[in-house]
Amino acid sequence: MKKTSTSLQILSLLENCHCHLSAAEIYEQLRPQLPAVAPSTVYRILERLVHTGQVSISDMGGGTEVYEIANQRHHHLVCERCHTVLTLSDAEIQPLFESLQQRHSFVISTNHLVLFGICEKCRSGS
Amino acid sequence: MKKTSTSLQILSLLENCHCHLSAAEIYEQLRPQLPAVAPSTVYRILERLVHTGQVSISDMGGGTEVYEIANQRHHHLVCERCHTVLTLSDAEIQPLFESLQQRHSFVISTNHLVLFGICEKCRSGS
DNA sequence: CAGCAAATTGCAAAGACTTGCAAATGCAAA
DNA sequence: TTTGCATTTGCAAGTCTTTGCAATTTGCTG
Ligand SMILES: [Zn+2]
Ligand SMILES: [Zn+2]
Ligand SMILES: [Zn+2]
Ligand SMILES: [Zn+2]
Repeated sequence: MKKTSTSLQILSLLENCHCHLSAAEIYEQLRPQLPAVAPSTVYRILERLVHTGQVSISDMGGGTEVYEIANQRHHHLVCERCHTVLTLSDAEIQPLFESLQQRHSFVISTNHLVLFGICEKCRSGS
Repeated sequence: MKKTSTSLQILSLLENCHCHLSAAEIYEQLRPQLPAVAPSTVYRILERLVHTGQVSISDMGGGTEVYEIANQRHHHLVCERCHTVLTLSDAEIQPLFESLQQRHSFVISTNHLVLFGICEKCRSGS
């Protein structure tokens, strides 16, 4: 993968933000510095970063995929009603992945699991 | 939810097929019987069936979401290289879900988990 | 510091859904 | 069966993302 200024800026944007951003949000945050960048370029760079494992892509229920820097494995529980996001340490998921990998001779690459459901507050409140 | 002939046919299509179909595939299989149906109607019916839990929606890596009748909980491992799909019984996943639910007071609704990775054949072969 | 092949980009067109709205339909009460 | 309302549908327009392709840029070689 070639290092172009656009891809470096996208990576640094994601590194500093440490949050889940959609392609459109990344595109918007990029415009001030790189006014001439095309949306398709942003989509393609993100696709490449995902493919090389530097960035995770996930559907967090927001209607569009979000991207996050992949330097610390973690996972989430997302409430379908209030959209609260709980973060799970990798330790909570890793044992299952290990056992699946051994049982099925399969190497799992999913690095940012998102599970949906209803949180405690929504269950009791409503 | 009203019972319209289109929604009944989509449901029966998914029940008989027992496989993962994209919205476009469903639309195509529907046309012979319902030539006048609009694509947007198919998308909206599928959205409703997913919302009521009768159908699962998942990204299986094929570039577009696929739908499946949700009458038997199960999950999958999908090879990112050869696109082989392994099926996991719910029993392999349920214990993790239980423990997450208790630990985080969260009721998980995800009913068709898809994990990506590399299968044994691709790992040894290539 | 050229010269090159391969990777990357911008643009415009295509593709894949989504949405607003008026008309049609399903359902149940009268 | 008839009536009336809420749900559902078709259509067309809109949004978001992908793709083909020629032009540009990058990393390497000499
Ligand atoms: Zn995350
Ligand atoms: Zn909630
Ligand atoms: Zn399945
Ligand atoms: Zn494989």
